Amino acid sequence: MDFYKRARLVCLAIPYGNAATYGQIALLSGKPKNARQVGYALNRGRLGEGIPAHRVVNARGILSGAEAFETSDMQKLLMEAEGMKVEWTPDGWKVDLKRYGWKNTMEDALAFREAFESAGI
DNA sequence: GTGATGACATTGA
DNA sequence: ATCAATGCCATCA
Repeated sequence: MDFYKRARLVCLAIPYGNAATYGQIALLSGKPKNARQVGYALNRGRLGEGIPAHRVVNARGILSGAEAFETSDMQKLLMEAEGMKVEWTPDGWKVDLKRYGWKNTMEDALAFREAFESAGI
């Protein structure tokens, strides 16, 4: 399914020091309703190698905590290494999306659409 | 084919 | 603010 090819490109485009949500990735990939599939794909390493999966969090900024990393605190450490403040909440580790959230412009979305088309996906 | 599952999101009380 | 209910859809058994 080319959705995953698209999702891969989107993930690779998440800026250093920023965090993106599953829904955001799904949206930019052209499938607004596939947020769950994004999570599934990342969990199974379906997007291939070299994906900055630690920059992907849910809509509330919670680090989902699934053990797709070496250790449970790996994601937190990676994010802190990129300058993001990660704080503990009753639900788990969390980042402030107000500050670190990946802000997409409409131009970004259009640029992706073009990139997909020229890549034949 | 059916039905369950899930790194999710949105809405309404 | 929190919580439950609902929608969602690609996988997988």
